[in-house]
Amino acid sequence: MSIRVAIVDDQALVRGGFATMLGLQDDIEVVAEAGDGAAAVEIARAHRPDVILMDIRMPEMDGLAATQAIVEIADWPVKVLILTTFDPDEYVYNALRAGASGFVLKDISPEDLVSAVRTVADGGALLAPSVTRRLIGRFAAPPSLDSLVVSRLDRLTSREREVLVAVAAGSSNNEIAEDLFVGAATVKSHVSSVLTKLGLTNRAQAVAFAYESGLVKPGDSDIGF
Amino acid sequence: MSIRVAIVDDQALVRGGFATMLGLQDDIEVVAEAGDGAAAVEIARAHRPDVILMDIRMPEMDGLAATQAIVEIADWPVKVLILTTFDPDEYVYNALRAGASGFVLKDISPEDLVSAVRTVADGGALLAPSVTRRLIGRFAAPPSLDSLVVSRLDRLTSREREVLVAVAAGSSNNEIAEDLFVGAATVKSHVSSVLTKLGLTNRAQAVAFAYESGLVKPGDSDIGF
DNA sequence: GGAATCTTCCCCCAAACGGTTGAGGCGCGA
DNA sequence: TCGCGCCTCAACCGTTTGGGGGAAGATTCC
Repeated sequence: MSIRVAIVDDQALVRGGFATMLGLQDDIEVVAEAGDGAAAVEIARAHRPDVILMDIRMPEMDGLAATQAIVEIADWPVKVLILTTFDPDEYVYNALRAGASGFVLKDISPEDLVSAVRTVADGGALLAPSVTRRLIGRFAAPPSLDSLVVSRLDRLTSREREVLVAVAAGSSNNEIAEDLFVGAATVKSHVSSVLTKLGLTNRAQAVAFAYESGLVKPGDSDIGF
Repeated sequence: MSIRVAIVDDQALVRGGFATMLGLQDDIEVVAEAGDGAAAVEIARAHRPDVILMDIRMPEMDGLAATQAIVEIADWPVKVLILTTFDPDEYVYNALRAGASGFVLKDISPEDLVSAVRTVADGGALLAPSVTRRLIGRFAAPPSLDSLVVSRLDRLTSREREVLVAVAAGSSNNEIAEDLFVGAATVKSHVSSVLTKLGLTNRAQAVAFAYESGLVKPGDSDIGF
């Protein structure tokens, strides 16, 4: 079962080059091509390819919008591999948010491109090294705004940190008391300690501190909202 | 100028395999090996390699701690490439936070490993496809828990959103009143509206909501903490 | 055997918060 | 022109919070 690929790029020459290159592989079959985003959505719907090589800069509808549209309408496991010349941050982040499985630059070697297609078809994701680097940077940065914050978190006892996460979840003192199986007075004294030790004045600041410090992160909230 | 590589793994056989494999490359030179984390820090200091292949599971000091230690003491541009058999989330995230430039699995092909070494030596970063996928997932998720949340934010008037960010910064009603040049009663009524419209019960939840929804993000806090 | 720390709880009290109702002014679209 | 929603306030009231003490039991460390 070969990998069925669609190629989307506004330059016919580029499409042809990729198509030829990929077509030489035994396990890859180029089933469709499109020259703009709107056409991309059409051929995606019509041919249901496994992988779509998508340029970003295109007339009509750009690659990001097309990616989002395709991912939304897709009722089959399609993977979009963004293939572009530039890699500014906005492109990358928007592409990943739109649902792309990969982001590689056009200066990639033919072998690597083929391997990238196989990787995303296989359910993996793949980014250009420079992109990966920045993504890691963004990911690794938040959790600690440099020991300035973390050192203050360290001053808290484990119980106090526990209370702080509960506070950060928006619980009242009474709710926290029930959750932790202690009296309300206990929670009050813990909260007081937390505020004092962290140099804060109210629990709203405590919530903000919990997020800013990385003690709790957006997404791992217990509250559903 | 060849790439100077150090290999850290507690199994001598594995070290030998990698060393031989990498040594065959014209542009790669294996300059040191270590069998545990503590030794890794030593050889890093002594040999100042460009790239360190680092296993995670090791006696004495694990690869994550060693990575962190090396990155901290390093006064030369060293890149740590984590090379492990497993890829649970904790490993990955801790590794990236510790300062690793890459995270690949031991089932990687020899050619890909060599290419990975070259990539990180060149300043890029590289992750195993499965790892990249999860990282993208975590990255793409936060910005908006998809319309469920954003739609509720839309219900707020612009003034109410303005008040909400102030609340999220930990300001009291009086402080917000001063900042926005309105009366305290006005702020109260705005806060009330916000809580009602968002279905929240107290301002701590409002702060959490602001972060969870992406209205405010860790880092763009006005408060220095 | 202390000393220190953490956890658990109590009291009191002033301040802040959250909810409600109501009201005046303003702009915008029907 | 007449609503309608938004922003602006006000007063009232009950609840929650935050800060000030203090104290008992458990643990760890010296």
